[in-house]
Amino acid sequence: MSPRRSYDQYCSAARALDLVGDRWTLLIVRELLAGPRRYTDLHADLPGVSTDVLASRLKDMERDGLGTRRRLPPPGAAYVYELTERGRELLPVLQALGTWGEAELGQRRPTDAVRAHWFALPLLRGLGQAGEGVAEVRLEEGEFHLRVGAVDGPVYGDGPAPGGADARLVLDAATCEAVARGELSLAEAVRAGRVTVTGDGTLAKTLREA
Amino acid sequence: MSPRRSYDQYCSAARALDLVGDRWTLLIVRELLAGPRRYTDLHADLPGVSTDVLASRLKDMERDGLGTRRRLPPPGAAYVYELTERGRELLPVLQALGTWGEAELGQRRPTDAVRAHWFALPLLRGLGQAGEGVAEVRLEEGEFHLRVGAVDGPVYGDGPAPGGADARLVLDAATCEAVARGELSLAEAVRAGRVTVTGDGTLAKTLREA
DNA sequence: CGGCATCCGTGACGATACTG
DNA sequence: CAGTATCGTCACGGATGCCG
Repeated sequence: MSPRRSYDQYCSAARALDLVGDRWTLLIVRELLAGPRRYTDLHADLPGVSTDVLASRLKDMERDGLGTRRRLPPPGAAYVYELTERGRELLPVLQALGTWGEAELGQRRPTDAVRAHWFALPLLRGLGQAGEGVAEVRLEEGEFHLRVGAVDGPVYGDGPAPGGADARLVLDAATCEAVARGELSLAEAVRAGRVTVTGDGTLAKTLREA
Repeated sequence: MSPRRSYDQYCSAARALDLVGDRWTLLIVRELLAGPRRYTDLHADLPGVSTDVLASRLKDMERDGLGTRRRLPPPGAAYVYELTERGRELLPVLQALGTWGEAELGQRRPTDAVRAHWFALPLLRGLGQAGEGVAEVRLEEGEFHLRVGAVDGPVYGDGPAPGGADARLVLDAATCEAVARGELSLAEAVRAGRVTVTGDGTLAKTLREA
């Protein structure tokens, strides 16, 4: 466990950094925004993190009220980690960081890891303009779903949406990366025919009209 | 200098953390949002940072395009550090962190350092609702000014506003801390008579009416 | 005196190995 | 599968010294 290294400043930003300023913590939050994940899956989607640091961060997050550890009911009785409501409230922080970081993204470097759901946050921003609902996204790297405007529960998740989707988006890697870099808005990409939008929910309609 | 420890992930949030995720970096940005500062002043307002880490971070920030180093014209020819436009664009990140961290602020701990201008960001959020302009704030700990809605240049600074102010706010420590904790909105504090608002600018009028 | 560079002790981090 | 144990390395914090 950590000896609680604090900045000791009466400033809310410094207090926030006391809790989420350690290396890897905010990236673990990004992963857990996708819903409950097992330790091994977290470790696989955070290349470079060592096992002890990951375990330590997860304990810190539990102690600080950002996450919980829960045992799945058998069969497949494994531990899963998930965010608390307080942890999910970090979404705006990750959105702000992600928006600022778009300008730094540039072309994909040979050393860069990629996961399909890392495109969830950028796409979520674009979809937030179009309304609320559940969207399924299919990329070449994989498929995930977005719960646009979700007030409780995970904001996105791997695979198709459990309860069906209001809209379904198909786009290629180049388009996806351009949106993630902020070079292209989602609306522009739809207009240019680089995103195929299907479905008859309000979300799908608004997106096609925009 | 730093060996550029990167997460190596094709994700804009991870890229942002590559640049501003190191310890102290975002707090240095918070300080520099107040405008040009000398090394010694930075060191004084960031208790706990060691001299070499501060110097190293400032170099990193210059290399990464977040800040610049400039020599003041004589007399008093000293170096000052200031943010670039790119660095100032980190304001939303600090706002998001600060907003989330309000809930963690609680009562002031004996070990906590305080500076008057650390209340600038919370007050800036409240004033942003009221409009745009320049506000002077007088606290017991000191005085500073806020450039609400500023598109270029520092968003706040120590001391009175150089070019005069549209509004002038006087409030006590308890009120100020309650606003910083998010327990009390600035509008509520004004309504409760806990903030004295003077001045005849639009900002002052809107604030008194709210 | 302001602005660092250097040295040093401690702790955080990253990689690998190992265990219930 | 889900971590714990071990270890080398590096980053951090504190103190001191140098140099304009």
